[in-house]
Amino acid sequence: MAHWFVSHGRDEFPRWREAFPAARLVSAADAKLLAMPGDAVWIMDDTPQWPSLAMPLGQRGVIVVIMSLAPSGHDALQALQAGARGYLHALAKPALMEQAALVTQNQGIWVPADLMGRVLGATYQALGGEPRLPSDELSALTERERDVALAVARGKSNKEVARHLDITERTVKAHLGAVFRKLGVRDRMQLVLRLGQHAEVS
Amino acid sequence: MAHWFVSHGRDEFPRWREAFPAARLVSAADAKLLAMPGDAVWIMDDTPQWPSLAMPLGQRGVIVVIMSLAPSGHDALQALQAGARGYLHALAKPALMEQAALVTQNQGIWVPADLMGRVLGATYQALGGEPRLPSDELSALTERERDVALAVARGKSNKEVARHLDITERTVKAHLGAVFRKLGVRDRMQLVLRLGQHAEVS
DNA sequence: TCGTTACTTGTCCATCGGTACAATACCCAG
DNA sequence: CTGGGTATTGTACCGATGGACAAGTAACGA
Repeated sequence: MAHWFVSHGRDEFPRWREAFPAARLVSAADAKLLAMPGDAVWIMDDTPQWPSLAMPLGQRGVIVVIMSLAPSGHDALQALQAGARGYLHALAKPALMEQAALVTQNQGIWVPADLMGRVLGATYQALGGEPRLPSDELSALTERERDVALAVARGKSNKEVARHLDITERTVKAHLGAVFRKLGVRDRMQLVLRLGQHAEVS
Repeated sequence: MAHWFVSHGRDEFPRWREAFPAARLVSAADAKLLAMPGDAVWIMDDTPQWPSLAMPLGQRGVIVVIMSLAPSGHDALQALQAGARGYLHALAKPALMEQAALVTQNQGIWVPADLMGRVLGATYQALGGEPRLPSDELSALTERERDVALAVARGKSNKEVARHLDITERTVKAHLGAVFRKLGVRDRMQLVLRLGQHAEVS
C-alpha cells in the first residue's frame, strides 16, 4: 500500500516523512493518476478545490485523509462528506498519523476527539434529533444541586454562590461535585457550555 | 483490555463469543461498575436507555460500541453523539467485529460505510457551508488572542489550548490576560458567557 | 426501628487559573 | 535605525477549584 501526499504550498512537513518514509509528495493531478484503490492519499487543505480531488479518489476506494493547519468542525464535516476517511492536524505527531492510517485502512473514520463532539452534535441535531434539553439534564439533580448548578452556569464563583444560598463554600463544592458527576462534566466550564442558554433564572 | 457485552434480551450472540472468546456478558449496571478506561463495552440497542449507559462510559474513556439488529443512520448518529465510538450490525461477521474493535481502540470511529455516506450527505446540505465570520467582540483581538479566546470559550483548559496551538501554557496565559483586558472580563467564565454562541469556530 | 436520601460542614491537598515581575525575538512603520 | 506592536517564555505568588476522606442532622419510607 502506497502513501501519497498532496500539498499546494512549498512547505516541508517533516512529520509526514517521519511517519511514512516511503511516501511521495505529488501534485493533485498526479495523485489522481497514481493512487490505486487501497492506497492512502494525504491532502493538505490548502490544495485548491481539495473536495473535488477527494471525492473521485474516495469513490475509487482510495483512502483519503484531509490535513489542516487549522482544523475546524466545519471542514471536518466537509472532508468526510467529500469521501475522506480521516481529518487531522497537519503537524500531528507521527505516532498519531500512523494511528490514523491504521484506523482508516480498516474502514474506520479518524477525526480528532475534540472535533468529534461538535461535528456529531451538529449533525445529529440537523437531522431532527433531540437537542439535549437542559431541563432533562437538570431533572437528574436535586433541588439544591440545581440551585448551585444554575448559579455557577451564570458565572458565579463558589464564594458568591455560597453567599447567595446562605451556605458555606464547602457545601457549594459538595453540591457542585455531585452535579459534575451526574451530568458527566469535569468542571464548571463544561457545565456552563451545557447549561449556557438556561442561565436566565435568578 | 477486557470486552463486555450488554444486552437486554436473552438472545445468544455466538458471533460475539467467536470474535472475543474472553468477553463477558453483563447487565447494564454491572457494565458501569466493571468497565475500566480502555475496556470495550458492546451494547445492544435493545438495552433500555442505552444512550444513558453509553454516555458516562464514553466520558470515562471506555470504548463503547452500539450494536443493532436493524441499523439506521439516525441511530448511528445518536450512538456516536452519546459517546459511542462504533455502531454496527449485531450479526456482523467476527472479522468485521475485530476490525471495528481495532479501529475504535485506536481513537477511530467505526460506522458501516453505506450509513456514513447517506448520513453525512444529508446533513452537510442541511447545515449549509457558512464560514462563520469573526464577531465584533473578536475584532479587537489579535489573531493569536482570538485562537486562545475561542478555544477557552469551548471549555478547553490552558493546558489543552497550549497543546492545541503548540505553545507553552505560560503563553496561553499571556494571550488570555490580554483577552480579559481587551474585552473587559474578569475570568474565563465571563468570557464563555459572552462568546458562548461563537464556540463553533476551530 | 432501620436504611436511604438529601443537605450540611469540616480538613487536607493537588492542581488550575490569573497576575506581577520580568526577558527575547520578529516585523513593520516612521 | 528606532520605537511600537505582536508572539513567545520564564519565575513566583496566591486565590480558586475540585477531589479525598469524614461526619453530623433531618426526613421519609419499608
